[in-house]
Amino acid sequence: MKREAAKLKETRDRFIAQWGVMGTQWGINRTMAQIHALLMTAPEPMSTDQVMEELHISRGNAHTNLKELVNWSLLRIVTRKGERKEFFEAELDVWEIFRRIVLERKRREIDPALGLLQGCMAESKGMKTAGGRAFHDQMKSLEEFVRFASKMSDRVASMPHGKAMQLAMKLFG
Amino acid sequence: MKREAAKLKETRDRFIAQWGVMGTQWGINRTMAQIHALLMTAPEPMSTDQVMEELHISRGNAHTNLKELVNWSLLRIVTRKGERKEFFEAELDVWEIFRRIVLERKRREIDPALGLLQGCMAESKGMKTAGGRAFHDQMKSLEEFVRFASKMSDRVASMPHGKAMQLAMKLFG
DNA sequence: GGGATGTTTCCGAAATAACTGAAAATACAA
DNA sequence: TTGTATTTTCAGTTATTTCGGAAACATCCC
Repeated sequence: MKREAAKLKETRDRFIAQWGVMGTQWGINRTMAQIHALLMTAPEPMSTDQVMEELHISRGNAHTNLKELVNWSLLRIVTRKGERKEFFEAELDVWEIFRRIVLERKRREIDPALGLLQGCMAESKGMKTAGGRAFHDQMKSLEEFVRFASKMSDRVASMPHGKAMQLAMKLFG
Repeated sequence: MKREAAKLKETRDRFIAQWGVMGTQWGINRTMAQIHALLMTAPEPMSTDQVMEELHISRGNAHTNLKELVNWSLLRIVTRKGERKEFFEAELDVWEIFRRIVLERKRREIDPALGLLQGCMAESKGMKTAGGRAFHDQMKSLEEFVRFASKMSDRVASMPHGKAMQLAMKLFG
């Protein structure tokens, strides 16, 4: 079983490293993605110090990104009786992970865009020139779509796993 | 009408600037987002030089980002009879814009993740230790979900607008 | 060919984002 | 309260990304 443990460590390390690289491609920083990968594959909750040691990163970096992951609700803080230290544990259920990412991205990416579009739409309302009307129409189309996307995100994210899969099956049928 | 033109310019500039800021938040660079906003609200196709002048950016920057937007299929190149210059025109239909972004993000973000997960899954297959099995199970859950997401992206992106809306209505009903 | 026009590539500079290390603040136990 | 373990903040550094400017390349016309 020594060999298996070594192989596991190797595979897991590769997973962590690569998940980090991918994180950068989809707009979150490398360390945050690595910590997430580390904890998703940890047999038990880990402390800040353990994370620092495992990934060879500073305390500040570990701390910031652990807390950021807690903000995303992808990690939760757990404590042990008689211990003052905080430990971090990852959400493992994939549907839960998905839901939380959807909600967070909606909040950060969709809602601000919606605000901007609504502002521009209001300001260009009632314009008489061709250019003005064209601009307003484009803002309106975008606003409608983004508002719709916002609503859909909420709906999907509020579905239980089973319901979502059931709906998804219709897409394939 | 002088006033309206001025107001329009102001609003449009704000839209372009803010869309750029948002771009950075969702992982694409500011200039690329600004060019996209500029062309989505342009009354007619624009040349590289016009884009440079309007946004006060260099030729290299304009060129790189225009071509990147063409790669995303968010812009198309148009030429005019008797003119050598290339002009760029934005896709304006929101459902088309959405489809193309979905497909591109799938290609860049989902598919590579799927490859990684499948590799890790294969390498940890058949492990006997508790740790090994737990790792494999987690990889498997993630792989299944990401594969599912990949399929869904394709499905949604291949739907015509009407069909998609029809389906969406079911979510609200 | 050779000049004019337009496109693409490249590299150093500038801007931005991420990270470190250590100090400061906080929370707890004695 | 005082001492200690732990968390949090932050100024300075490093790494990464983006950008400008100019040179190289391509195309067309005379």
